[in-house]
Amino acid sequence: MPGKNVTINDVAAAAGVSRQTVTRAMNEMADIAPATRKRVLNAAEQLGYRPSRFASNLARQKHRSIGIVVESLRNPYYTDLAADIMDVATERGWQTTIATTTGQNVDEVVRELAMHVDAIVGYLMAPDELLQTAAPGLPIVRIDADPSARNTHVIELDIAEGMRQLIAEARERGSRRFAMIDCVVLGAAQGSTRRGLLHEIVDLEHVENSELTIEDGARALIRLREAAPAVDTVIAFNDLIGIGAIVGAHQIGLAVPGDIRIIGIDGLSLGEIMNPPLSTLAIDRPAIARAAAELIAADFGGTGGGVRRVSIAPQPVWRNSA
Amino acid sequence: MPGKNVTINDVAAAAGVSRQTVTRAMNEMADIAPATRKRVLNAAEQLGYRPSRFASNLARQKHRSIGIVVESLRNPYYTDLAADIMDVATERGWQTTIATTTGQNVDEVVRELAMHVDAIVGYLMAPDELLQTAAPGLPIVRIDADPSARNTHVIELDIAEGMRQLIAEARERGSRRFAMIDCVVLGAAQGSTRRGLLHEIVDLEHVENSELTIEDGARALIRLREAAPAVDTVIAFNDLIGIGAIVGAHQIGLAVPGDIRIIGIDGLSLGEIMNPPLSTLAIDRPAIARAAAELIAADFGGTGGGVRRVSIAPQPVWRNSA
DNA sequence: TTGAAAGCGCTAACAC
DNA sequence: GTGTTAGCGCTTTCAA
Repeated sequence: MPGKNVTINDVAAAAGVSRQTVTRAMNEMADIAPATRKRVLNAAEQLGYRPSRFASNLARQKHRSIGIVVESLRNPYYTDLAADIMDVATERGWQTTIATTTGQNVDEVVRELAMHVDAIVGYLMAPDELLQTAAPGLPIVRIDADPSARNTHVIELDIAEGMRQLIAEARERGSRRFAMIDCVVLGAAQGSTRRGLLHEIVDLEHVENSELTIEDGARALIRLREAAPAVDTVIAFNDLIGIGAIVGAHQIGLAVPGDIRIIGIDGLSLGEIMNPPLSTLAIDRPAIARAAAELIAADFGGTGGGVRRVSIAPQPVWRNSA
Repeated sequence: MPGKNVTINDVAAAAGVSRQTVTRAMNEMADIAPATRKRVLNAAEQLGYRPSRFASNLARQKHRSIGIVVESLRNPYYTDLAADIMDVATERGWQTTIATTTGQNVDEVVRELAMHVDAIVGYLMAPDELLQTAAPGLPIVRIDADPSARNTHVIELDIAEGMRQLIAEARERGSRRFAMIDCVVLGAAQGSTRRGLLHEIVDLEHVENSELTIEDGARALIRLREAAPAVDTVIAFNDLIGIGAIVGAHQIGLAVPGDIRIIGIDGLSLGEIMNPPLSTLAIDRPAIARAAAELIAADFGGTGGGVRRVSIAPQPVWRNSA
């Protein structure tokens, strides 16, 4: 393993050829004699040569790479989403980089990511201008963000509309008295946006708070049951907490949905492995991924013409927990 | 190269300054008059200028970015692992790119990834030389791969040793008659490596096969129970299938661990949300991540000195399913 | 505080 | 087949 900084020139010199010939050998191009090729490759290996990706990309002038920003890869919603976005990106021949924001400033993550990608998509909870400064000129698609943004595309999730449907259908299925297990993720003093929306749609008899873990979801349901025993249907902030709620219900001997109905939000595939499987307001992640890809593709192609807004409405998925 | 092709020269011209001054403004460097700075920034915004990351990285001559290769982001084992690797990478100031291999040739994925990163770590099931060709000179760390590799680092998972412990402890806890739900992921005709190892350690009375899903794990357990009703302990190929097995056991009215004990392999946090929580042979992912980071750091620093091999032994984790 | 010159390492186009 | 010539777009001296 010889020293660092071996360049194409060193290889060319060692093999007694021109740089161009080295390029041809390394990139498996045509128009090169097998013998020359072999000699070059040998020299390259001898010297421990590694092409600079920056130089080569710079000269090549073509690359498409997008960055996905999520809070954490330990949250199945985000990994599901990342996987869906990767799928569409791969289809289009784009490389993807994933960055997580846990414990970091969103704008710093974006600034760093901007050095490596040609567009960014993800959950970016930061002021619009800040993002613009962190990644000047970079196409940015924000999911579930303030739709009034003027510098970034936004994919709105019309949770309100989905919730209206959810509650209506829940009523048809027999739900009468509702409560919520909320999760205050972003330090909103009063409660989450989802809680606010629910409040407008249905009379919540009780609201319990939970951390974003299965375990705490279970504890929250137990507290909730003590505080409001007459409630027959619990809406969880998301599926993770909903799954926790099912676990919690079982812990205190409640039948689901017999004694208590539980509904999540997100539509994680994870919910399907529960017993009973978790009913949920499912967010259409593949649709998000497709929309993001189209917005970015338009910017890549120069067809963009300013920021756009797309709205995607979640759909109730009735499994067996409600 | 998204959008147009506004370069630093265009901005310099528009602002009536030199390129270097543009650099100073864009990179928030010192030695620039506030007024000049503002003028440059304005021009840049007007033109929609975005610095080329390749040119800047090329000129800057410093960058640290690693690629993580896993089969899929829909498999919680891989996302857990990716998250652990990202954590150590972020600590060291390395950018990370994730690539998945589902439906693609590993060597092509590596070749593409090599254009974007300075080192690669992951599950790379491809011949050693092929990888070397795909990413000449790039530090590569392979997890759970053939330890005889001569061109890549290998982090061995000493599953055999872990399994010996697992079986010994299971016996102490009352297990007597063993079976396995295997998963043939890589087209091995006879069965998986894990199955082979188990065979050497314990007398398997039956082996059932499953796809890599919860649902099929459940079906497999039901088939297994019909074929070998006397078996008291089932080892699953991994936790995902183990979770499925618990679901399947419940479906046919079996108590776990009363009627049948179920043990997974991997140590996914996911196993904890089951009822009963899944006992498992846990793979120490943070240890893998740390080892990988050290191997790569050594190569980055030139302290490498040839490929190395590290061995990490899984540990039984007894929860409640066995 | 600013600018001019000199690369960074590679590849495309065109000669030979 | 192979080499030569020109950049790719940016940053880093170092001089002004």
